[in-house]
Amino acid sequence: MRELIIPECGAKRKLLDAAELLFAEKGFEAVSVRDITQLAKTNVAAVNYHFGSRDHLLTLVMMRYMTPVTEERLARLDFVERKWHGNSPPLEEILDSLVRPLVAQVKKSELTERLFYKLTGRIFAGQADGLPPPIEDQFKQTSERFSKALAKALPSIPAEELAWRIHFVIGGMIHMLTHGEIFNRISGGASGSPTMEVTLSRFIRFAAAGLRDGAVGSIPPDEEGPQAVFDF
Amino acid sequence: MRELIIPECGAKRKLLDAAELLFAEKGFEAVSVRDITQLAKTNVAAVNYHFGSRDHLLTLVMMRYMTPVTEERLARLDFVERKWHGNSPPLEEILDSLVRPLVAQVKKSELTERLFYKLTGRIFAGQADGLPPPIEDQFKQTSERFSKALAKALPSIPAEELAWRIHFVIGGMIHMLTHGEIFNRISGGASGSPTMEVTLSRFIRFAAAGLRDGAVGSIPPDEEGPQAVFDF
DNA sequence: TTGAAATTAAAACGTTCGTTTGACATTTTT
DNA sequence: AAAAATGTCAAACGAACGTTTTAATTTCAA
Repeated sequence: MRELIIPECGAKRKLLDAAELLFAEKGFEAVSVRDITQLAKTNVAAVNYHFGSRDHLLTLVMMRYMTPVTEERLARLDFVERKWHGNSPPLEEILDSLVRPLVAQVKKSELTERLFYKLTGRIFAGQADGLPPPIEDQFKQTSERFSKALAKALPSIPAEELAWRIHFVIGGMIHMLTHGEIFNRISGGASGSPTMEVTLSRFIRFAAAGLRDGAVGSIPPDEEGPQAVFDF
Repeated sequence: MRELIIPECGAKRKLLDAAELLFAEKGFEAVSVRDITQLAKTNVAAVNYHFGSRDHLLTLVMMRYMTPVTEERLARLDFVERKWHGNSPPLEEILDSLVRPLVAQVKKSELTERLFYKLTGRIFAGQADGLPPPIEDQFKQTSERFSKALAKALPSIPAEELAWRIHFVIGGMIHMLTHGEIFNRISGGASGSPTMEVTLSRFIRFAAAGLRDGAVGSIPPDEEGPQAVFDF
């Protein structure tokens, strides 16, 4: 009755680590408990002994990633809103509060940057129903909170129109997470490692422009560069 | 040896129809051959007899949807580019060529609008690898063709930056298709049935603004409306 | 009508899945 | 040290999967 030093330090921890790595790499449904227990070098029965079921283990893996992200998202939004006390923060700061926690959280993880984002993307990509209730709750909480903030920042946009634009933004974010590796492989040649940091600022500018639906921009000179294949 | 009147009019057709309906409803991996043959009211062996394998049937279902879409996409882009003979067409017309074929194709289908888009979204959502080679070829073809057109329309944007923005746009499109039903259920109250038509124009405006990364827009009055839950 | 080809039907194949069992080992408590 | 709780292990369970087999049936040209 003293499991307070470290929450899980034995086989339980090994299983969680192995599971999250495999879930990120292959997807939630493509990983069997035998895959997990083999990587964790435990017995097949270990998953059901320690976690009750495969589903519960999957929920815990998701929670371990989503909970800190959700908390930091809400905290950051609180912060920027207090900073602008009463007035609505700039769109970019709201969006930054939404996506930066993903970057901030990756460093606490023992996973590769690539695997981390892939795992997060997989969580988001799962339709709202079919997700574990606690995860769904976090989505709902974040959704309501940020929707209100965005509506306040863009008061000229009708609610239904704004809802759709937010929908598109979320889609772009998920796609960035799940399929972003392809691009970082192509583009990230010369510069250092924090490729995701610049990708995020790219995304924030894109999303802000799309949400605002600004006027037509300028159309200057030409250039040639790398080619990538999209899943059009 | 006269199977030319209608390509597949017996059990083969019934199986394709049942398969596409179930794939749209539940996802590609959540549907078993027994589910399909049960809905088609045929024997379990019918799938392997007529199509060789479950995978091949899945490929055919995908092809039946993607091929016309791909062809119309390329044809429309050809058309608008010829219309502007030499000069680059407006961004909105390029994007329209990309997404409108989805709307145009839904009417030829016997599926519900909702199911059609869901199925299409599922095809897109599957990462490029892991898709049947013919589908992947179509994606690659469309990708290269539209990437060039967009690069020509936005010559001021560096290639790498543009690649990311296109990436975000595609993500928004996929999300619109796969999760769009939730919104049409909430918002589509008073007006008629062609809800997807207005959603597409919404998406085109959003995508164009995001791609251009225009200047900051205006910030007029307030309003209150429906609430939706995003998978943030 | 007859005989070859195409289709359907019932049953089973071999695998893999998540989960459970029961014996054994380890650790902790009394 | 004895007893009780906790964890590990090999083995097997029943269910579901895609696929194959084998025989019966239908189709249809000769």
